[in-house]
Amino acid sequence: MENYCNKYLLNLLQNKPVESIESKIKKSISRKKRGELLFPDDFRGLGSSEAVRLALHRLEKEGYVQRVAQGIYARPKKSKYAGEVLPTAEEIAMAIAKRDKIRLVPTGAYALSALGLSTQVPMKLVFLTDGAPREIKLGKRSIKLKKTTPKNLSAKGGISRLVIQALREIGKDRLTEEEEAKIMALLKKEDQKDLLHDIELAPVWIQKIMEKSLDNG
DNA sequence: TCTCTCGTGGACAGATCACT
DNA sequence: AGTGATCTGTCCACGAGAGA
Repeated sequence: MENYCNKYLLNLLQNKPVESIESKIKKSISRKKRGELLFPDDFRGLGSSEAVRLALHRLEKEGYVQRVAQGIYARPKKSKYAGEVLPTAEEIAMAIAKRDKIRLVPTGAYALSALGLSTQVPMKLVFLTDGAPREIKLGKRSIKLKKTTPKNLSAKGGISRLVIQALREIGKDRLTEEEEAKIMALLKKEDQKDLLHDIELAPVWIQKIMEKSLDNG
């Protein structure tokens, strides 16, 4: 309060209008794209953590932003057909990874759906991470982060990384011909250098499957 | 399991604004 | 000038999650 009063008096002396932290945050948010995720940390420089927190809380009450999870806010995108659209669970997971500087690799049923091997979109997105394991609830859906070894996260290729996790989920000797054909088609699109690098990280039975997609294989 | 940290919401206080 | 409404920020208690 003392700081606030001092600032207030200073502004009066300088004939400047007093700008609240809330309006500063609002301005800052208005400069961001709709659908972008907002973390209280993003506004740390604009005021005390308490003031930032309260400002976001009030902006949520006002309907200017929406809270998607603990400590995560977003300004919904506007869609002609669906009205206001909040970021997807995938986008939220990626934003959390960026904020916490951690790596995430989709795994389990979510890896299958990400590759198009399953049409079912799981309610629970499971990722392997080198950060702290935890579960983030987003309404009906949730994001589960499972701690893993650095080896499982060091795959370079976006597709091959998913393929390894999808094959783990399907299980040895349970891969159908149709699934294998789809995986081969996907791996053909992968960068050959990345693919070679990632094959070495996979279990032997997965290596054998992935090697079939190599040009000389 | 315990402790610490952080996010959340309510209560409250100081200041301005609007109205009489 | 007085008074109540409103705005803005702090304090505090509680709960959930993270780390030891």
